[in-house]
Amino acid sequence: MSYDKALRDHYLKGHEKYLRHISVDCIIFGFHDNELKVLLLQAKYAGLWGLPGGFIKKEEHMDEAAKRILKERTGLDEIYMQQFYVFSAPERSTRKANQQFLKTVGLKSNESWMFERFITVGYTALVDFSKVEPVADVFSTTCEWLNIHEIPEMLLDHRDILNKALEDLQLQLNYHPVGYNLLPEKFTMPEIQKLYETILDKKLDRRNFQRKIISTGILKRLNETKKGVAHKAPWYYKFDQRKYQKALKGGIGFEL
Amino acid sequence: MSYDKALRDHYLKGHEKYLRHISVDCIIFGFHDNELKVLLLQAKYAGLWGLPGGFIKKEEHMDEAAKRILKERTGLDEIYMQQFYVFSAPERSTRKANQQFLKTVGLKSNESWMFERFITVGYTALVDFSKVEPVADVFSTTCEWLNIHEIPEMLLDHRDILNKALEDLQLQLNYHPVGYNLLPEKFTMPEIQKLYETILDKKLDRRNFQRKIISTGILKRLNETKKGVAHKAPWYYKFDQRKYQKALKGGIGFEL
DNA sequence: TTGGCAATGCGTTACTATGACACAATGGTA
DNA sequence: TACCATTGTGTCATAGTAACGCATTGCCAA
Repeated sequence: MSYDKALRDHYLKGHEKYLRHISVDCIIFGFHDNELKVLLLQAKYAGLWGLPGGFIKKEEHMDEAAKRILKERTGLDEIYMQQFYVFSAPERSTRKANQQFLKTVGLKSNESWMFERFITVGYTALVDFSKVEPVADVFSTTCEWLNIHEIPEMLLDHRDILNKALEDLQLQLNYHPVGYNLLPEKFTMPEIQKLYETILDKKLDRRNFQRKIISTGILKRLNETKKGVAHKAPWYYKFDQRKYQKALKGGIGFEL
Repeated sequence: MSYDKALRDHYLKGHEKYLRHISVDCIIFGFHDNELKVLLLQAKYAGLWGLPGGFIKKEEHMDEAAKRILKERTGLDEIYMQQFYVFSAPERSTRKANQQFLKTVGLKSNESWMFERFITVGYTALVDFSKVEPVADVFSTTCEWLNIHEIPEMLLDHRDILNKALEDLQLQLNYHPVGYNLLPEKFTMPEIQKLYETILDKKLDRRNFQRKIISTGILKRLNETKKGVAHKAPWYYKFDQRKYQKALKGGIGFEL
């Protein structure tokens, strides 16, 4: 089946497979070069950037849909995701972004479920940057990591969704441990501190940070220091899986 | 139009007016006789209790739908509501509860959008018990306040939804002021304390509670004490609207 | 009329958490 | 080999919290 045929099929018959009016958008965060990144897609024709999203199959749990979408774009599996907000303004799914498709695929706007109104549920995921192999979807030319502070114009209300996700992530930081998926297996204290500073977008005191993160008990110090660095070599740490998972569920008081 | 005709119409043609597959359920909390109450409906035929819910009109914001539903059941307007979670298990909307309708209204299950799968968004509202005049909807026999600790068997997954709403409310308590809609205009310190104790389901120290709630600045002490009570008369307080609203947006640190 | 009493208002103390900062240890580099 | 940026550990003042004491109030019973 040719590319355009597949796309046309999706526009004309997708509603036989998916629920109408509901979509899922994923905000996939990663950490690299001391910067917080988001995985975005560049839309064909319009050229604007958008969040990786998709639809819910007729007999599929919404959480599963989110995980499926994550896997399709990143190859990753078994990642902790959570919904954070529903975006439901009736004017949010403007037809504008779809105009180019109309011409290309040769459809009228009243022929396809894709031009109906959509309410979307936002999901966040924190993933290991190095393990992701970005794959674009049929609506997009590329799938790339973008620096959270250098996001160009985005589709529809995706910018609002992203902002809300960031707020949510910053709040989460006080209650849930963060880092297991964002950091490599072994990491140093300055590295995890930089992660927290990047997410919260503010400087933290080195010594107070160490005291607090240690006191949560989710870290184990390895008997190994980082090699080949100038100045004093920092210890390597890794997460204590048992306590990390416990803290994920029970929560940790952790105000920064 | 007769009652059954209207109902039949809703089942057969409701999808022309509302979005398919999406519903909204409201968890409406009130406070009375030192007890936390929830407004529930008793379903016809099945007899089970359910949350006040409804659907989203094709060009309506979901928040507006929730407010409309609240108003229809309580008569109240301008109430602060917020979404807290989306319930999306494919098996959640069982057809079982609708079986009785089938017989009564004379429909086959494949004839109506109402028998399709629904994903529902939960909204919470805190309202003034004394100002509510419960009105049942077309699917229900009565609409009543039920004590949060004495809830009988509920429809579908409504029990799970209610539990999640309670958890959410308890968390909210630490960040947002609560009480403006739940308490009468004038109230005493023991009364607002009892409210907090009821929601959190635990005893709080009288003196520490007073110190903290005062320190938030959201209360104004009136120059008036409660009359006709045995023992020492407590002062009346009311909320400082300006600071209350500010705390609603900005949040207050308030761990109990 | 008056003293008891239960509830409220106000205060104290010990402890813990937090923010700000000092100083010693380390190990590559000039 | 001395330097020095960076890390590891510790200190201190302060704020916030939990636990509890005591005086005050005002109805009620004797």
